[in-house]
Amino acid sequence: MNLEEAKYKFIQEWGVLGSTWGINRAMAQIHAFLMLSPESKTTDEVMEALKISRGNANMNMRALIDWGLVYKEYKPGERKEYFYAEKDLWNVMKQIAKERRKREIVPIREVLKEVSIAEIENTAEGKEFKKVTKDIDSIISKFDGLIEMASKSDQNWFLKALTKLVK
Amino acid sequence: MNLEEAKYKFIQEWGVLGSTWGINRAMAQIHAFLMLSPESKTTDEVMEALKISRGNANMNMRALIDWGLVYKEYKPGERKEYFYAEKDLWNVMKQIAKERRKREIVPIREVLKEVSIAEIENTAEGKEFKKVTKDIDSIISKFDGLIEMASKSDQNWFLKALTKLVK
DNA sequence: TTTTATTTTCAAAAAGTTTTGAAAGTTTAA
DNA sequence: TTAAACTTTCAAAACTTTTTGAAAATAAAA
Repeated sequence: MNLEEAKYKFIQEWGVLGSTWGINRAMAQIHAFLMLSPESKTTDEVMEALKISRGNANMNMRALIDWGLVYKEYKPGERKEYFYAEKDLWNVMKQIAKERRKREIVPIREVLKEVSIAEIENTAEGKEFKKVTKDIDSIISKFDGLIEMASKSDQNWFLKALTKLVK
Repeated sequence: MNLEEAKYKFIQEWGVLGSTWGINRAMAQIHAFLMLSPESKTTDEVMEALKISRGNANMNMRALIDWGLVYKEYKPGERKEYFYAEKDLWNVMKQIAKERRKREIVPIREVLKEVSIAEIENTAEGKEFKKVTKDIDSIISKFDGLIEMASKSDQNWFLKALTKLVK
């Protein structure tokens, strides 16, 4: 396998992975392509490399910027915009966790909070409802706290601790 | 808000959450409905409660059984099958993590392994490729280890260890 | 055996998501 | 100004996923 083939393989798989992570295929592939590139790239280069339309490239690049996974750069004397990726996977994961927390954890916690103050009858059904939702809230709040803390902690320290724990 | 409204709200939101977790809406709603119920339920009850077709209910219930999130039960003297959910959220999360590990982490790690033995030229491009993929592999393997460990460990132990780690 | 109850399958329809491409908008340079 | 270079938008097309519902398969009862 040479560099081109390896790049292709990685970009494809990152696309598949992304689509199970709330990041659509093109978006993930653009991110992979930019991560692998030592230089920032233009929209045209992205279109050419991934064989996607201008609209697609533009929309997904802006979504990536929104997610904090890609940055824009202007080169002096040039009119085109250049794009480069966040390459530190720790930061990538932190960004994704932050986004997903906002989109997933916050809403379910809101619903859990709302239903926790509902007037629930004291039947078997009502009791089960209270028990299950309370349990879920307790575990979700732990993970929520964990994510918040992890996103504040220093990468090396965290990864070292993780390594120790996992070994 | 009364029990019916609270149940409805929770089921809807669990459906939304599920669909960002590789579990489709109907599947997640069936799971929520069964979690909230103190008694096991038949296919007809699920169809009726969620207003979905028999085929949909059947397919998704079997998918839930595959994922280890729902179990079948036969009642003596009855011909119908009854279904009930795994209610311990820790077990639910472990099961989901296991499934997702198989579907997501294993394939990307395989690709990373393949490209790591590729013959990569010693250009700026080649060096960047090696660096980025190596970094990604290192962090993914740590999380992979974490998931493997979590799925073997007891809830309290794991959450305590993790909490300590992050604090 | 035949009938009835129940579950499973799967092709087609519906719904949802992503992509395209061309037109509109914006910015810079001449 | 006007023209050229570039970016953004968005309706329609392509593609993907989910859902339906009726027919086929299976299992139990009569």
